[in-house]
Amino acid sequence: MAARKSSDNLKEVIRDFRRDQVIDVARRLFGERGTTEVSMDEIAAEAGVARSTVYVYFANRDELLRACLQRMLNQLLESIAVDWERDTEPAQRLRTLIGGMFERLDDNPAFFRLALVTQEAVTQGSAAVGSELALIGLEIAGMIDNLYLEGVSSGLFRPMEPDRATSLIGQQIYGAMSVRASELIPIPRADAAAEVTEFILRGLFA
Amino acid sequence: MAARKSSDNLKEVIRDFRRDQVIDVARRLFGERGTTEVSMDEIAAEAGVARSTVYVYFANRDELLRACLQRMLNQLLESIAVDWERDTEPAQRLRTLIGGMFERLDDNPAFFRLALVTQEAVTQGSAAVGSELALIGLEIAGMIDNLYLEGVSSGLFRPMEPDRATSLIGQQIYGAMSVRASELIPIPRADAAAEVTEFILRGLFA
DNA sequence: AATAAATCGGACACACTGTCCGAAGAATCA
DNA sequence: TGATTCTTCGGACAGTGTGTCCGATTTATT
Repeated sequence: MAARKSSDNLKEVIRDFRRDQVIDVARRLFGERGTTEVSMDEIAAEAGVARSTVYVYFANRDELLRACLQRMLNQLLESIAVDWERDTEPAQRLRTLIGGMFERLDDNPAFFRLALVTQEAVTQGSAAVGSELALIGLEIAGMIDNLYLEGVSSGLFRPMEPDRATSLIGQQIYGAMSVRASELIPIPRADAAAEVTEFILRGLFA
Repeated sequence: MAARKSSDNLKEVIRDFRRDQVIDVARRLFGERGTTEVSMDEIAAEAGVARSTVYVYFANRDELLRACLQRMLNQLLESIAVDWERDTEPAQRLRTLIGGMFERLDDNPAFFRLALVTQEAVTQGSAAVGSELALIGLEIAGMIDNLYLEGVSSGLFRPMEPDRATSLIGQQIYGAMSVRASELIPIPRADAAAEVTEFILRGLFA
């Protein structure tokens, strides 16, 4: 039984590995040329598998795209989680949150841009995702909500309707990411993050 | 000669009329079901013309989409221009600018969402559009720039690098539009506009 | 009525999607 | 080792959409 189980696990690992392999290729190609301009043939060829094999892993094109975006979001959340736990002061948390997102964005702007652009199509598939701050993801909306409330209770931020405050902060971040993603030569990350953060903080301070 | 000219003009009018007819149908369908989910057949049928006729007016699918977006942007600019000329005080200008954009957005959220989402794909075709604030369009970026500079010279706004100030304002507006466009039941327009405006103003005040 | 232009409708080649299946290969088990 | 099971391969397939083309038909102009 133990052998059987480990065998199954190994298979799952291999399966996941290949899956990720395809996802990585797809993500790159989608980012380079846009979702509609890349055929399943190309993705399969570039990933070194048969086209029919891709369909073993992903039911269809949409699901592959969904997987690409899901993967990106996960990486984003992972990379932010560390800094998030380290800082507890609200203003600093906002700073590192924005810095972390920019960092991730700079890592793969092409696909990030695509993600921002494609969000609609993807979220309409999964009913769990609300419309507000759909892109940035509910987790990040939660983080923003959290840091805002802390800021209010410590007297740093002025009190507002929490949902609205979260929305305003998220809007600014969303906009900043969108703009940065489509800039050919974005300004230095640290500067951009500081600038956006200070602007938001001005809007929040008591 | 005069007759010939008027004849040509009439033809142009008819041509433009039919063109717009197709654009309106396409815009509706694209908005309802997304760009990739609507065939040229459907658009032609719905517009009451033959498919081959559509190809007389638009070289291909992309160009039709481009025309749809162009039309929307034009309508947006037109609807804003009036208010813009009426107000001269910077804070008030910002208010009416944002209000005007929200108004236009509420008018056809589905396609507006699509426009926000599709912007990338479209602007990459026309080299004239810069990366910064690509969506909102250079004209609107110019308006923002203008009102910011006026605000600074009247001592209302604190001095910053004008490009950065414009970018920050634009980002917030862009984000607010994106979020509003994807909300099922957006909060009342006046409230939303006021809220966003105040938030931005707080970031700008001296 | 004659002429010119726009539209129609359908045929065409081409490309891509998603499905299917038998053959070949690799890993696992007895 | 040989038998079994799982995965991948490669190609065939129907279905759908795109963009092009052209002769026939309608509509406007003179």
